[in-house]
Amino acid sequence: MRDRRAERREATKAEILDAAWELVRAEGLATLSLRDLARKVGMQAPSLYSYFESKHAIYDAMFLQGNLELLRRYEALPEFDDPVDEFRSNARLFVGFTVEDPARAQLMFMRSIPGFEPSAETYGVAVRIVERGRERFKKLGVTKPEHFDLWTGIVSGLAFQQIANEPDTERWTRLADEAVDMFLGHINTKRGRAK
Amino acid sequence: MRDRRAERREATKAEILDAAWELVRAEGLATLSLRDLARKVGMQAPSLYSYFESKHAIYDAMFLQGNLELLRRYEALPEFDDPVDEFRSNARLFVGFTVEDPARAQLMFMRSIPGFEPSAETYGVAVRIVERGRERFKKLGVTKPEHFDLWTGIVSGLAFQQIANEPDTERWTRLADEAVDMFLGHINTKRGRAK
DNA sequence: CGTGAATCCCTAACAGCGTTAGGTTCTACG
DNA sequence: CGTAGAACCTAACGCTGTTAGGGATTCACG
Repeated sequence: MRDRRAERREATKAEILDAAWELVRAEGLATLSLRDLARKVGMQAPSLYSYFESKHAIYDAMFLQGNLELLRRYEALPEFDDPVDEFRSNARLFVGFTVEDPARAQLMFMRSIPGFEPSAETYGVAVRIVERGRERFKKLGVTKPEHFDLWTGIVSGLAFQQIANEPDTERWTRLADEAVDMFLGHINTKRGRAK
Repeated sequence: MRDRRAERREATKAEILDAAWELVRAEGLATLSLRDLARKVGMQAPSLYSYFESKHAIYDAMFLQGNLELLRRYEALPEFDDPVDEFRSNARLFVGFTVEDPARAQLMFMRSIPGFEPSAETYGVAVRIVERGRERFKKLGVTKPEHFDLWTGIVSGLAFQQIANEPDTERWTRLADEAVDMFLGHINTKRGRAK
């Protein structure tokens, strides 16, 4: 039989998280206050503690949601005949994910909440995302680990640069595509020389 | 005649900022509290307000110091015969600057203090640093503005990646050098094709 | 030298924060 | 219908940045 209580509880948790995302998107990540959040869902601040054990736990749940969403998108990427297309779509996916919600990116990729450390579960998903990328890279023939670091550095660098200034989609896609060309050009040259 | 009062005042301001840097390096950027800071210089918290009009003003002064230091280092770079060396030393300078004091980098390059906006003066120095880079780029034959953005994206991306993990100097210098090779290879290829 | 002004630093306090303690109201099941 | 427990409340604690206002020290000047 359905546990209606548990269902309602989960629904309320989801409602709190939705409200938190809204506030965070509107007012900024670190500006989020439990009293504001509680008011938005029609509660008093301490009542939130029956759903989350702390403010950090809320951030953690949001972090987890963000990671799951990002992983989902990576896994939803179509298969490409040309590896160049795969690199391109990967880069665009990440920069797009960052630009479309800078507060989320700040939570997930910059360590901008003072004492916050993600839980093991949340961290696990983040690791899975990176591992997935590493594996795809291997299958595409990029085997040196430094090249993966170079890649993540470039892509995240472009992403953060975009949210630092006012991001312009047409502009950053062009930049991202050029970065991909640059990167692939580089590793192909090295392969060429190695032969 | 010397204005002893003004001198003492400036000395105290400097002392406060030094203490702030120490606390920030030890405990983190956002963890800095005025009461802790005041205690470290032997005052009560409200007394700080006769030297800085707010906590943000302290961050701003630190931001300014950081920018002046970075500009100073850029200007202290020796002239190189080979442009490759100039790119290399530029990249190493920035990543090194970031890695040696992550809290400072967080203050200067990531927007991690909630309501903080740099003053016009502070912002001006930051702009001068970027402009200086742009000019050097032009003189070295890199004229397309997108290529400058690509460059700053790559370099800052690598820098932030390093402070996110535990930075290893030997490792990041290698990565930075390879990134420079990649970047120069890319723009040279494009120039070659264009001819 | 004495005096007025300016500077320096203090205590007390306010509103907001995350959080804890403890109590009340509602709800769903035996 | 009675009762266990979930859901939510109010009050309060210690922290934060910040303001108000007062006492002590220091300096320049008549």
